[in-house]
Amino acid sequence: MLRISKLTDYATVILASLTAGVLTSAAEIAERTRIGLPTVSKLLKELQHAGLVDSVRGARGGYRLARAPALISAADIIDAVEGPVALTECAGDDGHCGIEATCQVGQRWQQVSLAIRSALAALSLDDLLTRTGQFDPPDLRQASAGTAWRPLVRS
Amino acid sequence: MLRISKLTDYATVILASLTAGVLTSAAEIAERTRIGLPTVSKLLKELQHAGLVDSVRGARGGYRLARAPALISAADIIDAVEGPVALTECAGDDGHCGIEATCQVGQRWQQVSLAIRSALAALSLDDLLTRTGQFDPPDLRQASAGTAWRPLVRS
DNA sequence: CCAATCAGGACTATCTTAGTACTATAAAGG
DNA sequence: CCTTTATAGTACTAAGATAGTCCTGATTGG
Repeated sequence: MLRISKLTDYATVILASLTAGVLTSAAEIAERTRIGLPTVSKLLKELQHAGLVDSVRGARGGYRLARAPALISAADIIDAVEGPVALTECAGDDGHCGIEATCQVGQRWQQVSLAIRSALAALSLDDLLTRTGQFDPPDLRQASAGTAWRPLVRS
Repeated sequence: MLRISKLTDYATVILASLTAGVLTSAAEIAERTRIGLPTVSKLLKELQHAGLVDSVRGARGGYRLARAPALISAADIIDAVEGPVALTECAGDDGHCGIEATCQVGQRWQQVSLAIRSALAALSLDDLLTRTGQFDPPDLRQASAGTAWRPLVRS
C-alpha cells in the first residue's frame, strides 16, 4: 500500500549524496550511489526542472543542491519525480471519476491525502538523513484545513 | 504522489454502501454504487478473504459487514485490496534493494511508511464517511516506535 | 430440481514504471 | 577555434502492475 516509486527513492539517495555547495558530475554521483548513470542523469534533470538542484554545463560542470537540505522536503522530491499525483483519481486536478454521484468517500480520501501531503512537506531531507529518533503515528481524524495544495501540470 | 488504487477507492465505496447487519447481494451493490458488477464481485471476494465482510451463499445470499464501521480501518481496506505493499521496495518483507550498501535513506522512508500506516490504521470507515471536520497535518519528524507491522503474504 | 448467488480462477487489455539511447547545446582549456 | 567534458532534451522500449472480464463450480432457498 501507499508506495513511493523506486525512482523517488533513488532521487532521495542522489540528493543525499550531494554535499551542499559542491559541484558534482552525474558520473561521480552514479559511482558514489551505485545507481546506473543513465538513470542518475535522468533523475538529476528532473530535479533540476523542479528547482531542487542547480546545474552547470560544460566541462567541469555538474550539479549541486539548490538550497540547504533542511529546506528540501520529502514532498518536494516526490513531486519532482512522480508529479503531483493524488491519493485517489478524483483527488486530482479537476476530480471526476465516473461514480462521483454515488461516491460518499471521495472527499474524505482527498482530505487524508492532503494531510499526508502536509506531513511530507514538513519532513526535510535533513530529517530523512538523521538516523536518531522515530516518527509519530499522526492523527488523521482531526481538523485543520492545511495548506491548500495547487496541483501543477506535469510537463 | 502516494496514491491508493482505484480499486481501493471502489472497495471503500462498496463498504460504505453496506448497511450494518443487512445482507445485500453483489448485484444490488453494483446498482447502488454504479460500479460494474464483475468488479464489485471481485472486490467483495477480496474483502471477504480479508474478513471485512461476511458472505452467505445461495439464493437470497449476499454480503454484510463483518463488524461495525467504526472497527474497520482505512489500512484494513488498503491491505485487503492492494496487499501490504510498503512505501519503498526495501521497506517490504525482507528488504533488499541493490543499492542497500550506499543507501542512507531507506531506514527513514520505512519509518515514514510505518507512521502513515499507523495513521491510516487509526482512521475508521466511520471517519471516512463523516463529512464534517478535517485532518491534521501530522508531524512525521518526531518519535514513537509505533505498532510493529508484520507484512503478510498476499495469497 | 431449479434459479439465485457466492467462490475461485484464468485471462486480457491498458497504463505506469524503469531504464536506455541518441542528438543538441554549452563551457573549459589548450 | 577545436576538442573534450558535461548537461538538456526527447524519444523509445521492455517489464510489470492495474483494472476489468469471463467462465466454471459450489451452495442454498423455494
